[in-house]
Amino acid sequence: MSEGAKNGAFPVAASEPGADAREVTRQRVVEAAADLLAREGRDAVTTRAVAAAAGTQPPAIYRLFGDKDGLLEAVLEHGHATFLATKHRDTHPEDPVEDLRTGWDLAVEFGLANPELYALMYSDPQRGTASAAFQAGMQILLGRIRRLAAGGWLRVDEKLAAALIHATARGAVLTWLSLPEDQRDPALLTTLRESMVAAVTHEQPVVQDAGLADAARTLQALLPGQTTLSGAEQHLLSEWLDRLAADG
Amino acid sequence: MSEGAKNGAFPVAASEPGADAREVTRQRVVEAAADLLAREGRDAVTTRAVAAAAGTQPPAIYRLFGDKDGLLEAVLEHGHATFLATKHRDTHPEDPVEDLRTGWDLAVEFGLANPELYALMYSDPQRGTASAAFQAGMQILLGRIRRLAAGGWLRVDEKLAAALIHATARGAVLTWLSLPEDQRDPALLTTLRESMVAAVTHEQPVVQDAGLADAARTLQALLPGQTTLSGAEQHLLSEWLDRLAADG
DNA sequence: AGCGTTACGATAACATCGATATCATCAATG
DNA sequence: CATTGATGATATCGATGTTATCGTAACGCT
Repeated sequence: MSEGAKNGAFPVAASEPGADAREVTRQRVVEAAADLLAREGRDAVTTRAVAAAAGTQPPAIYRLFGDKDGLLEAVLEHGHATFLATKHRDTHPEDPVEDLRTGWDLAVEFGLANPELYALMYSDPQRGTASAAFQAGMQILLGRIRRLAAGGWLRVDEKLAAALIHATARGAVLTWLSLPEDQRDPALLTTLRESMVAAVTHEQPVVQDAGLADAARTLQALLPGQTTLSGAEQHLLSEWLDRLAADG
Repeated sequence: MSEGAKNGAFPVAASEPGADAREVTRQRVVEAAADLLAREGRDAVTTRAVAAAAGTQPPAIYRLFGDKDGLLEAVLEHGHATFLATKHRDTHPEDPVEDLRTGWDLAVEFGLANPELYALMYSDPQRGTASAAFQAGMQILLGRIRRLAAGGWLRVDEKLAAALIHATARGAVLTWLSLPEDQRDPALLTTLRESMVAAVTHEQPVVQDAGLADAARTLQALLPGQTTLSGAEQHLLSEWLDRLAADG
């Protein structure tokens, strides 16, 4: 889409095969950069390394993308497009609230599957909003919100809803990725998602009333100050309370 | 604190004034870097620019911080410490839920007041978790959560609670900063905060007037329906709960 | 007091990176 | 066929992180 504009800036000499060749190498460079980004991280994506991996030279990157940021944006768009291509989009969901859930899950799943790409999109507060991939995702999101509003489900502004969905997903992905792998609790994602649904829609959250687990947690927190039980007893009790809290 | 360890690695020639001078220039460099970061952005923080602004030379940075990342981490810690110094911390809040709110607001406020610093801490998923400033903030957060648990308010794991609070704050700040100024709706922040509170806490404490004895009694009452512990385990647990309830 | 050690100021240098200049080559057009 | 413009290829420039090197001043030790 921005392709046409770029080529329109200067006359195109080659008619068809030329533009095709250009598009082919462009694709090759983008994929090489994406590969390098996913495999060796952001710092490994240098103009020289990308050029070498794509079998071309550094200046070609500037002829194709104008800038290194241009290359990164192309990589972003490519990653986003290929991810969306693997997912089918339901344009007429019967339950817009459930559609909101799957959309949120999709966005989060994209972040978890492409951490470096996601960091590139959403880490810098300034960048990203202008990127094509960001705008595409935002359009899909706005469509979902519009359907929610049409069904009378929306509890807040459409803009505020978009911001809330975006913020929860962003926080979910970045926090999940920053946790060591053995501390990643899937409940973080589902809880954040349901919080988001409750904040955005009129659907009442399924509130589980206080139970055994909560009581166990409370006692656990109060345990350190206690003097009734011996150290060994307290240790074992602590383990049991953990189990009770976990299975609640 | 890490200062002593560093100097302990090699014999210290200068007794006191030497170490003082070192600390003084260190402080000057950190402040120059922080100033540069806040005023001209992350890219403006180069070793040469920082050295020039601090009235010293690039190699001094490496003698003081070992690395540019070391400098940035020092800047982080400095920013975080000075921010926390302006706020008073209530170690014995009467309402732990309200304390949770103010803590969340504080974290978000820090992010909004120091966007570049915050991006440095929390934008990159990898970094940050090891930083001293991050650990300090996490300790404060865990204290708040512990008090919630002790009051019987906690609806989820302490670890999950920490992750939820962190994720919502992170999403709130980064999303807020990425919005154009005329589209920033304060309701985004309050709604996210209340969502977080609803996800983390009960509307009413599980244990009223939370004392150890009350918590023990509550758990005792809920025990019969449980299937996690074996009969023998439950029997012994029951005895201990009796003792805890009696001695409270 | 004199000596060795250590840290620090200052300059230069090296490797790498983003970005550009330059030139030869090659395909397509009139 | 001559011209034009894009592309492969190499060299280069400015900037940046980092290190080496040197001279000097301060400190502890004999």
